[in-house]
Amino acid sequence: MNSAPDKVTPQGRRPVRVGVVDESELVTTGVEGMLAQHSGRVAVVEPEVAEVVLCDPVGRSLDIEAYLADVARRTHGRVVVYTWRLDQGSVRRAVSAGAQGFVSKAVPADELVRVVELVHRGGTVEAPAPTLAARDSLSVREAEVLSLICRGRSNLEIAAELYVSVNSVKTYIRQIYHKIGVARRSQAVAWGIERGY
Amino acid sequence: MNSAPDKVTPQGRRPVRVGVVDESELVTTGVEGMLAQHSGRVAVVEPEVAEVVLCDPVGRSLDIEAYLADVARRTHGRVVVYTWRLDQGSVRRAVSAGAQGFVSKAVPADELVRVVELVHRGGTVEAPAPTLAARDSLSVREAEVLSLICRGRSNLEIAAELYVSVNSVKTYIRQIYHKIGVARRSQAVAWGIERGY
DNA sequence: GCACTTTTCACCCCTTCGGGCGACCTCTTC
DNA sequence: GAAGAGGTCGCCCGAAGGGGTGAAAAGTGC
Repeated sequence: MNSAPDKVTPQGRRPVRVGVVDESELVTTGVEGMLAQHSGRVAVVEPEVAEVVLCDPVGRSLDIEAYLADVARRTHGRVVVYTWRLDQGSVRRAVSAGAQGFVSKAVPADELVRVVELVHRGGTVEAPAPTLAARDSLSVREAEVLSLICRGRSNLEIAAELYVSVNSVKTYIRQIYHKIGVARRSQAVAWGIERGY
Repeated sequence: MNSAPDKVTPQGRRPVRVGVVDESELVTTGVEGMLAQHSGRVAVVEPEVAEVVLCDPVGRSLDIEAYLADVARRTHGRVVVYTWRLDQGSVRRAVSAGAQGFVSKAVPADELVRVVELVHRGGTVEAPAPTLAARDSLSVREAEVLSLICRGRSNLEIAAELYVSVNSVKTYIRQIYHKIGVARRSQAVAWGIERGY
């Protein structure tokens, strides 16, 4: 990767060293290209010596917690979850598992740099409130229930998790099916996963 | 994007002009960086003047067929599906909808260039035939049933589609659940989609 | 005030699903 | 021939899911 000596910024600050862990060539190359536009503020280095580490724990054979623990073992930087998935549950798990920040792979370069610098300074970044519900014309509650359905929960489990009656859950499910145009749970799961729930 | 004049290769061939459609800055930057390593063979240009167009129809608000029709309207190049998803069904739909090739976003740069050149020359690239059943220790029939479950079919629908009794379908489902370690359909759908069924 | 949305809940009823048990057949391998 | 794998099927039964109807409370906008 980039092994050029660090430039000192006008304020006498060294660029933040950023590492990308376990990513495809497409993503690694993309991050390098994006951060190159801000080479005075950030520099891409090997993950082992990075101050901020970007990784995507979603969709791996290890579960989120185990993967992040593994990353922490291999690196020393502050961990930022850099993922496509906008699923609130996965993000929450990742942050609970020690990640200091979240940033979507869909953001432009300057937002990525902003998050990196913030995390490097010791701040934490929560995921922006997802707009899945608004995007799909579901209420917040409906989106929440759909997310749980996509994770394989039964109605009773969902009711327990949300502290409501199973009758309420059934009501939400009826509403969800009607809004997204499906007839049964398996269709709802397929639909929901396709759309990031 | 890259608007430098085309270089003529030693064989007198102009690089293939490649366009990226509707992608995030991360992917666009990544592709540019990857293809820059092969600048004598390919060049990234605006999609409207590209000879080969990379696009990802998966997970958009438009369905695969409608999205690809839209891309065809906006561009003139041969269409290559460039996606993370290895789902055989989605790929088949995309190819049926007119895409001339498929390539995973996970591949390295030289494979991407190879596919681009092949499609440019008039060839077509199918996704590699997955051996899902063998990979997951399912029988052929079990994998078939799981695939139908992941597409939201009810047991009765699956029975009709495979010309067997619903009792047979239930038997397969019992076996599938036991083998993949799930307790209910929604978990099986999530599991199956995650693994390309 | 009225209409609409969202959240919550009860209840009725029916369908679908899923665990279990048993059975039979074909093919392959030892 | 025996054992195992895979395919097929029936049946029992309870659990889970899903359509429908109705109700109430809170908040918002006209």
